[in-house]
Amino acid sequence: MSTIGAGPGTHPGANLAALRDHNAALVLGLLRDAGEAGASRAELAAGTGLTPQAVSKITGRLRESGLAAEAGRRASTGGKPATVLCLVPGAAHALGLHLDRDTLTVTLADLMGAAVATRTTPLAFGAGGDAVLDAVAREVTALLAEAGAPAVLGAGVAAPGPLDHRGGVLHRVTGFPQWDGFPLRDALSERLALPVTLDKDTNAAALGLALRGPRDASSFAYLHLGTGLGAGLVLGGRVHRGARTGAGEFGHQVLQLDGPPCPCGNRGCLEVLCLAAVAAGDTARAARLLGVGAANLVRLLDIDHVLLGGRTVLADPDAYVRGVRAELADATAVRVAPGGDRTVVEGAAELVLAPLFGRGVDEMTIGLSGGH
Amino acid sequence: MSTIGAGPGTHPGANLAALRDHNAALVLGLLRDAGEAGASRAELAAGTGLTPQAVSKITGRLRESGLAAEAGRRASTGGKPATVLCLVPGAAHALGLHLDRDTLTVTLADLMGAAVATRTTPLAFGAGGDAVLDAVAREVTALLAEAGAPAVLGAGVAAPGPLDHRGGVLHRVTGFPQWDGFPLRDALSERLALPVTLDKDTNAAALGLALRGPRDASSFAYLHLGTGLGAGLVLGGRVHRGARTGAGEFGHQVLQLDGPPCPCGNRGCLEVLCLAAVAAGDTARAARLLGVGAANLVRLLDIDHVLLGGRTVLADPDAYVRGVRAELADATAVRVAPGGDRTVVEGAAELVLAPLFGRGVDEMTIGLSGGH
DNA sequence: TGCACTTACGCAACACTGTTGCCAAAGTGG
DNA sequence: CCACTTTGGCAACAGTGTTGCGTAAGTGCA
Repeated sequence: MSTIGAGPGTHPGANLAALRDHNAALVLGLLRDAGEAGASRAELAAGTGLTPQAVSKITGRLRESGLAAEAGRRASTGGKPATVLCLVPGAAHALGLHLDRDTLTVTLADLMGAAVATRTTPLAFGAGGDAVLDAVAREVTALLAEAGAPAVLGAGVAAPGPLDHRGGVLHRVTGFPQWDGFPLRDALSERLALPVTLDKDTNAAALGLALRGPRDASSFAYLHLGTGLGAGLVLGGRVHRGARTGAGEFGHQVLQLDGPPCPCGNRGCLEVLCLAAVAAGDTARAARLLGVGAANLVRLLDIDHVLLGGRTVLADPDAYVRGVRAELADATAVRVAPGGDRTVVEGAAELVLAPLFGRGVDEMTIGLSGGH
Repeated sequence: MSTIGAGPGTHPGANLAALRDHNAALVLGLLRDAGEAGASRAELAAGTGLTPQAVSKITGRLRESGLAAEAGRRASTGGKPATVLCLVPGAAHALGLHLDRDTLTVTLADLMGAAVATRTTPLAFGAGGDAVLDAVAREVTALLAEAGAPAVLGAGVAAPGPLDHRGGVLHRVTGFPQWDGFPLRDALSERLALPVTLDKDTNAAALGLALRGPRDASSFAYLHLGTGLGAGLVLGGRVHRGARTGAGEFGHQVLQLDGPPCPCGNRGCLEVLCLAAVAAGDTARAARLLGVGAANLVRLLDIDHVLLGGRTVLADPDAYVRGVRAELADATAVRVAPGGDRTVVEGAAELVLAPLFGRGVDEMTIGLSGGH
């Protein structure tokens, strides 16, 4: 995110259209967070700080566009009962793609982020661009056919890093050097005839997890232990990607000066130490190492909670949660990330959905001093 | 910043007043960045993305309030010469206070952030609240008298952490447990009869350094090596404080599993290792250790550049810059933070000034999709 | 049953934002 | 002297959220 002021090409000035869209996204976000329970106009007004009248106008526009609808009424609290407004989940859909080293997962999510349909198939990531694009197109076509060909806003793609999420280009994926420089976003966009957003798998997962929680300024880290070790960071409610989408290189922090060499060129990286412990079957040690690294990160960033994911963790979740928790202060919650092996692909769909709710977008900021 | 949505008590909804203030702050920020060279209305329009007419209205309000003024004209480029607009630096002032363990520094900064007057005096931080408040009030009075009693917007206070910048309360400052829980912000605010903002010394320094640079989304870390070792983080153009102002605990990352014990309770913290090297006079090792820790941080957060400061660094800046640079990839710039021993106190004044320019505030965000 | 009260919400008029269309001012260049 | 370019202001405009007030639809109590 973010270009507070002007990153190249952005315009930080705000006009009435930007203001309207911002407030609309805000209301949509509150409706999404409210889920099936919905929210009344009065509640939305309290949540946004806008006047009830403004909310009425905004929800009117949303209802007209089909994104929201009235859904019954609340019990009265002594006056006219509140009219419940709900997001219409089926009003729009988004595709999420998870390109892993050996698997392709494709999901179709509705506006609430709920998976409507999902397909998984083996993937030879090393087979090169055309083969992978073919496989993706085939799976997407099949998935949309299954789901009855709904309208789709776009596709979010989660891929192994490093990559450039702004340019939509892959870099030197470990083990697959042939992908270096491949313009995956544009190639997929042309192939699918849809807008495509590309991001690192860990960032996509973090975004998805951020959207499951309340729309607040919370900070957390998603730690992914699989074939490698990476992190997705959500700081102050936003995914932190860094200038070159390089943030989250969690595995290559040096934990042991002059320790064993790592392919990255350094010595004593968390990743080599941790993967060695995993390979040796010493889960307790791997968990402890993960915990020490997590503690470094938590202290540096003042993070609220830590979510664990990835194949290795999912193989023995309790051991990892216990081990990590032991290294952290009590104030920091440690949990397994909800969603299991779907965490990443569901986050990928959120790459498309989140901007509708004003989340995870490159944004500018507006002060509040002049309010009310 | 940030509360994308609503941190407790904030209102993310944007009304016309918020929009006006945002754009005014934006223009003011561009004028500040332009410095004495100033900027024409057309340049401001290009920088904000607003129409020239909107800029004319906004600058009209700013001129009316005395914050900006016309200052001559540019050479013509083939048409009517542009009228140069400048910030009026003397239109408002802010106090910056740096409470260190043994020194009190007070500065008066103008709107450009330039120090108009500065006083430094020894301070017995352990003498307790009343004594420190007395000393601060005395120095501030003397400073304002020196400067001719200008109008002051408020005071920004930089203090050793940990502390709570939202509540304005100190926590257990290392070596001075008696300060734990002291409501420094409110006490000072009453004593000085001014609005007061409190923040950690490293955060204040980072904010000041962020404002020296362009208003972009750059990320950097300010590493402060003095009696302790801490960091101020600027991520995507904004100071990252964390939920409890606890971010920046850079010194207590574990660099050496099962290394020497640290007062914090862990073993092998960067701080004990580094301070031991400093105490032993081994600057090269201290610098290398600092570099390893910095590299961990840079990789984790994808940071553009690293600025070094603090007494120990300033005693032998070249050695530290060299040592840190050796541990980092070439893409990361390493420099000594400008400002020398004034870095922190000048940043403290920015705690008051930055919000005028829409920087460093707890903000909400507004999307840009509807623009132009 | 009737009435006061509370709560939810919309209509209409309003204040104020940035935008558009147009024009004047003030230079350059032939 | 005239055509052209660039800057920037005035006036009318579209559209935002706000305010004032009226209406709908419940509860609670005599």
